[in-house]
Amino acid sequence: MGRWQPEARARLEQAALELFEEKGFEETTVAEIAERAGLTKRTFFRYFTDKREVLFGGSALLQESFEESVRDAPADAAALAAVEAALFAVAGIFEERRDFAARRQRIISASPELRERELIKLAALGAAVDAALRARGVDARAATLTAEAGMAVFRVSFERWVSEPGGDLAAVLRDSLAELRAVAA
Amino acid sequence: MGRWQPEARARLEQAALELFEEKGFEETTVAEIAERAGLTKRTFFRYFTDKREVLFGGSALLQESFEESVRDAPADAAALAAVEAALFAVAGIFEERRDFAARRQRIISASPELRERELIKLAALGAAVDAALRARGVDARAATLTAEAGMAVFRVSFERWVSEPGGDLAAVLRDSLAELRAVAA
DNA sequence: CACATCGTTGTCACCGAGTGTCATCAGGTA
DNA sequence: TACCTGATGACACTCGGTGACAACGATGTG
Repeated sequence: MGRWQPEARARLEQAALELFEEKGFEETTVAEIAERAGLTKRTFFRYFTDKREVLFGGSALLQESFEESVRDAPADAAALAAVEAALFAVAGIFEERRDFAARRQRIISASPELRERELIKLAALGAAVDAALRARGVDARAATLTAEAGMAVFRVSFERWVSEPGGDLAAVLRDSLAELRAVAA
Repeated sequence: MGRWQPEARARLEQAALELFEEKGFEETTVAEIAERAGLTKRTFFRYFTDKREVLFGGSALLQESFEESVRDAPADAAALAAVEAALFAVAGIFEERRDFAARRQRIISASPELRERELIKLAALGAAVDAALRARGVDARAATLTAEAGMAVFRVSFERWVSEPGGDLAAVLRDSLAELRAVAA
């Protein structure tokens, strides 16, 4: 594709991550990000719909992974079991990039604006899981609630995982799932 | 307080609601809202931190109501039961303003930007419930998960309630709570 | 090699959200 | 009357985001 300077997109993401860590999200200007990447503000907005989106490039992949896992769960698995399988599958992806995930999460947590974007991505994820469950034949209301509960477990577990040095995401997930079952009993 | 024209804030909220319904949120300019209210753009931003916030004036009250209900639930009630009580208490507030709630929700649903703001308000609500549960002596992890699950029930129920003409919010809540318990069993 | 083509980037002008600063003006008070 | 106070207006400015068009580099074709 791009013959000029390859990886323009990656360079922008890298520059943004650095600047957000150095001076914070709100204090960083799109023009600054572009300059550090050797590009212009206009080009930045050709790759990303807005300033926040530069941190959320991976969420499409995450969603696909969730959908695939729910779809391919054993046919006789209950709704929550299918979501559980997806959570563990996705955990692997994060374990491999723990350092990046933690850096990114620190930046997001520090900015209300970025937290808003994160929440809507998670909501989209929940909607996708909801749809995937219905495709498995799960009743509509049960699907929505299972998806929402699954996302709650994901949020809670992810937060604990990034804040606990050396923790195991899969273990935290198991823990939270057990907690959910206990709480709803 | 305001001696000039009373209710400046209320007039701005009213004007915004009308304009958002007439031409949509993104297509409405803050200057237009202010003009319809007989004020200036600058004054708008003295009452609201940003354009979206004009629709979320009630969320502080909602949060207080949640906190109070959780706090005052019977001492021997389980965590989820306390949240349940809060949900029913809050349902009353909405039932009284069903028309306004539905109008407002239509506007929010039509705009991704507003949905982001709504999600972060709900997240704040969840955090408040979490804290209120801990204050009751609920274990930290159980508190977080119970609060998150409670918010999920609230979201799902509220959405069903505004879309079903003539439905009873309390009944929908009862339904969703039962569904949650079934799903986690 | 000359030339047309195509996709990426830069330039420029523009709009609207949001903010800082200072002037203004009504009302209450001494 | 003179003074203070709080709400509003006026103005200039920054920055996120977009539309339109020009420039340029790589490629393909004669």
